[in-house]
Amino acid sequence: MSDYIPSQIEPKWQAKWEADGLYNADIDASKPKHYALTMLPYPSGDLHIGHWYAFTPSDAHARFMRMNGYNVMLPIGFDAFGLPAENAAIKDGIHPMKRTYENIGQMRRQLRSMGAMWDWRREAISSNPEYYKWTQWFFIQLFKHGLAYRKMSPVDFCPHCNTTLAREQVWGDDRHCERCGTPVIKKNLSQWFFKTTAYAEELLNFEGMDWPERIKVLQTNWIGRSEGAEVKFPLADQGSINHAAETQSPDSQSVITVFTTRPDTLWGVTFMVLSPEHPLVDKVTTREQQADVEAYKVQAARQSDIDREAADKEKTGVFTGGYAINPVNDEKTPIWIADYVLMTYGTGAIMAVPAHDQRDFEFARKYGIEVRVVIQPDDTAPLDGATMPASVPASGKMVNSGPLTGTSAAEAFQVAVKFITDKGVGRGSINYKLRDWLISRQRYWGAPIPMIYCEKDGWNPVPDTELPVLLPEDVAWKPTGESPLKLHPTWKQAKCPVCGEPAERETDTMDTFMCSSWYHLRYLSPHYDKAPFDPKQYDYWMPVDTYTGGIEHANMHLIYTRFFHKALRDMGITKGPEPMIQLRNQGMVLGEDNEKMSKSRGNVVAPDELVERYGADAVRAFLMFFARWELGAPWNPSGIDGTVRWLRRVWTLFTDSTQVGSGNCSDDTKKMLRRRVHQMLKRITRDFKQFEFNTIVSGLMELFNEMTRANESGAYGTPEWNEAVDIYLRMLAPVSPHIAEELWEQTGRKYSIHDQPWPTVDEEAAREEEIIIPVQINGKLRDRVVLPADASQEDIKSAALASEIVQKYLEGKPPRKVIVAQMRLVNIVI
RNA sequence: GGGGAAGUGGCGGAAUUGGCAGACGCGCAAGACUUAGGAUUUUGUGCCGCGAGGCGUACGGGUUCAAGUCCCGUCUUCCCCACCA
Repeated sequence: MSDYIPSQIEPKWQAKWEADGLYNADIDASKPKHYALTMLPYPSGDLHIGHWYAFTPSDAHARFMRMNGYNVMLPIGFDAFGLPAENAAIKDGIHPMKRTYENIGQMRRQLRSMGAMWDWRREAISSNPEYYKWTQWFFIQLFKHGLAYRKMSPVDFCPHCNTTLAREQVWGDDRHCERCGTPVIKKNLSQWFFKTTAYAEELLNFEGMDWPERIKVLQTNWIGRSEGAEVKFPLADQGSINHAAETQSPDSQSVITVFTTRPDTLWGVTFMVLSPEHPLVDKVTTREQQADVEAYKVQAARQSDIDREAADKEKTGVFTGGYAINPVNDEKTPIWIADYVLMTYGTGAIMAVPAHDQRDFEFARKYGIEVRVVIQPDDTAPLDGATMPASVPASGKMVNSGPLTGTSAAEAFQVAVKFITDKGVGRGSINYKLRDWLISRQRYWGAPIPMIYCEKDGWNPVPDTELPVLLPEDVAWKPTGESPLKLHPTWKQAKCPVCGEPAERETDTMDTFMCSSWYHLRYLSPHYDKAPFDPKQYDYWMPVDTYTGGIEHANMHLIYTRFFHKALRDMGITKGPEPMIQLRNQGMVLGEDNEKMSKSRGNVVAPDELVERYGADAVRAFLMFFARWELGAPWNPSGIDGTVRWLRRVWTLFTDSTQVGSGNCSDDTKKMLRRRVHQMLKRITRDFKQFEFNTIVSGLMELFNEMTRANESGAYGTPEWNEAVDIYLRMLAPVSPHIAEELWEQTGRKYSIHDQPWPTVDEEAAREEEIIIPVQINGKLRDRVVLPADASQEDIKSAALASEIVQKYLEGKPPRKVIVAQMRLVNIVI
């Protein structure tokens, strides 16, 4: 017998598996396929314990599927473009490419040390030209199909990173940059967008998707569908009230279009509010108000700074001096601007109904604007706009509302929509919170946007034959607010694909979420050069059967990749409604201090040290054991000792026959051993299917304890013992693959355990012969009775009543009621 | 403000459908083996109580023979989003 020394067995088996191509995933029509995908890491340099927490159970589950007869593909790659590499370049002068590929080398080594069943031949790196060639190609496809467009738009801008951010990338109460934490400001730039909103409705449909309910709810709320109406408010000339003519034929320069979810309250409008960035602000602002409006616009653009210093969240705004005409009653309505109205939601303009909307109410009270009641609740005294202390939500009858007066609140919405439609001043409309996806980044380390601008022919895609548009390596890292590519002396010079005259390349690069929207397709054939993927591989492997990753991607990556798939499907490139059938999310491993792990907090746990000290098998098992996977937990460094002890004991029990008084063993012991083995097999099989990894490991520990007891009763060496070892090692194999392989060999079994089928439950062996029925009196446990497993409910009842303890409690009187709950429990009411 | 998740021993966590609360592990205590123990091993370990027994799943109610689990209300923590019209 030898000691269990992980550092000796783990590299040995990793090398052998690699040499044998044990985990190579190739098309095999004779087997059902299983595409297991884990969100690919960003090559930050060092593998984090969080990576292991994500990867290890995903690997174990993939291994479980493999043992269940599936042809499993588990690929790995790197989401290699991104800002950190560029920031490091600005800071340290190290080229992002050099840094990124060095980091990938380091992380590859770390990843290999965990013994996962990745097929490294399928590795894909998004910053490789052979990869981003196709990212660019997809951009062009989206452009050609009308899903990519350019617009000037107020965007969030990070003054530190000198780059725009998607709305989804702005974090926190202080609206700071996701990457660097700097509060963002707004800036107007002309940029590329994808029309994600074109798929908003379809993205709300999760039919046939085995995704956590939580994620579906998060995405549904993020997409944020709401039904309402668009209503046109023509501008009023200064000092003029009657604009009936304009109401009939408004043009976009003289009309404010609002989106409202409450068209029924149109008669209660007493003011309007534009977003400070709204294009009509300058037009409606009077000379007298100009200074105030300009000052407010500046303040709104720096909203984050102000928010930070503001003690309360009181609404602020400024009157523009301008008026619009309420089209339902031709009333002159003052136009304000306020930063609580967002240019990026709805139309960037609202009608305000202070009597029935709390935000509008607070604003009106603060600035002394009229509050006009148009809904009178059935059960209160008549409301008075001048004195009411708060807005009143709708329920009751319309009052003071022209032709709608008297309509019940329930019908008012439909009646109002019909009224404005008939009058030609608006229409019913559906609005989404979801915005189109801002793709442009004024950065170097990303895939160049493959577009060329010509004075004569406008924007045109780079011809497919000239892809990829390579990133130049000789650039300067000046954070000037411009893309480094723009400052390159020659790179941007191009020929117009239409007329051949000198033209200019797009110098922005793409959001890296673009790269990660289709990496699951590149894994299919990472070196294929005729298309983004080999159709033969696609037809066999897609869709992804199991996708694992963090919940933090619910509203970004997981929406983008669904959008991407659907857009490509409509172009005939992909097939089926969704890219990923089953999704499972893991929680987060926090630091010991219960805070998110980060270098700045100094609470990062380095997996390399753990592997060195305890071995990958123990670290893997512990990561599965120490928390419920989908919840995560703070790192608990002492708990790992228990896992190490367990593996060491398994090693000793399975390899050391000297400690055993083998030979004599009762039939009862053997029977009991088989029963426990098959019961546990049943439990662990169920837990694997349900991604409940912590109980898989605790189950293995429990069964080990049973086996230890059986060993003490002399079970070693019996056929039942050998079966137990056989099944035990197979169940251990997905969790701790190295020690399982080693013990498999040492117990004289044939390489490789990872080619073995998952064991089958022997239901007969698992069946209990006796059942122990708890007996409660008035709901309190008082006794237990033991009966044969095939006892009837009547048998259970009489056995319970016969119990001495029960008799004592009954004091000779009959029980009031006896409940026999299936074969589970008896409750006697006295 | 909106949405989501959660609250069980000293700690991480178990508990199939409403049916024995605390599996498994850590830690701790006592013993064994040791020159030694941050090794190994045995036993014990929810709380109160000498005991019979009582009390216990954030808090307060409710439904039920029976509630960690279901219902109503409250509090706390974490996450996501946010003047969303």
